[in-house]
Amino acid sequence: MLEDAAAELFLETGYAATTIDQIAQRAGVSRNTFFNYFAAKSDLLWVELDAGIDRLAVELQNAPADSPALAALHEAIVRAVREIGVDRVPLALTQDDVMETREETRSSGLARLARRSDLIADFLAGHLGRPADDLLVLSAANALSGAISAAWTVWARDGIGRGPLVDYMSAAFTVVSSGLDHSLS
Amino acid sequence: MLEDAAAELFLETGYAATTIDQIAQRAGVSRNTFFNYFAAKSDLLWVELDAGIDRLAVELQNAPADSPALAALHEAIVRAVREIGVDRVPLALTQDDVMETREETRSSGLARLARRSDLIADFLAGHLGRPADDLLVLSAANALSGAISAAWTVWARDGIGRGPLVDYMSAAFTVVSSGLDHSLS
DNA sequence: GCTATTATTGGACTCAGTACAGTATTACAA
DNA sequence: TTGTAATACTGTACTGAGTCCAATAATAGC
Repeated sequence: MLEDAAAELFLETGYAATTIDQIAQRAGVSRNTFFNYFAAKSDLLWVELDAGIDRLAVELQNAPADSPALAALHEAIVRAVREIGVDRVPLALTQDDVMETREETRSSGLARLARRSDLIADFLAGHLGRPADDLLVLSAANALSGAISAAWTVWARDGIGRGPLVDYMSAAFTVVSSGLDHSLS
Repeated sequence: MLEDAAAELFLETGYAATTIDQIAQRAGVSRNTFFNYFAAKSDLLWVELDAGIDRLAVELQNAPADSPALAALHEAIVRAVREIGVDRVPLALTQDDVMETREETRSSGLARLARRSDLIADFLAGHLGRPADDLLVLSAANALSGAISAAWTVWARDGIGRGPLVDYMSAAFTVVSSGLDHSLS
């Protein structure tokens, strides 16, 4: 399995020092097969996060159209991460001290934030009857997406004793969304 | 000048299709000289944004320690972008249709967001007497940083008729910060 | 003029990511 | 079983970003 091989190597020798050749070799496949499954080396760091965003996209599609936008969004987020257990921590967040390369891993993680912001912006725009590139909509979407990032980060850093991700997520979401209510209506 | 050469080439043939060799050649320097001034090709897209963040760092250092955290932060942001004119639009934001490559340029832009979030988180943590990796502090910092990003984005997209950046910035900041007041005190 | 520092350059290298053609494997039909 | 189509995998070759290091040019200070 490519992900397992990569995780081992990243922890052994660090992210930057691990080549795709090494990952493929340890997984017993060719280098090209690696690229059949992952478009970039950094994708390996964010498998769990990407899955969470995929899940969010689905939940947003199924969200009721009549309930208030922020409440529906909160609900969708909770559904999306509810079942993410303690073992599903993104590698890059727990092990970044071991595998060094702060900058590279971080910016690849931020790329995910863009996708999530887009999802939220579209959702809010649809529910509020505003254009998706409206300053208010975009500010709110980016802010909420940032709060979600914070939840992931703190959750991961809290180590073994941490509670379920969904609790962090709800807390972070509420902090930011409570004030948004007035501006968005 | 490297930046000018790059801007020309990006607009002529697109970002991805432009090589560092071409940029250096047009600027009349060697390829290695390029790397003396810019650590990465993508840095060329964000010169203005990076300058704004540098400016913000300075303003946060000089901010009064006694005034309320969010008010002081707002003030620092306003000071940091007050003099940014209509000609200082980041290339990546105005010309992304011309130079294609949405993903690559976007993720390099997001990398800046991380630096700005760190600045804001440190500032808030200091002013609130909380740890910098606190969920509340991090959520607020990420949210505010996201709002600032939204302001840059909409400002850039608004084209020729746009007003000063600082207006966008204040509006975006207020949307997000107004609700944060209660949570952070 | 001499010297120390800094700017620039050349050359060689690693490795991520892409392109494409060729081969194995599987699934499914007759 | 055989044939066939789709899919998974592999080999090879290439581009270009970014790094390293040693050498040379330019410049500032004396």
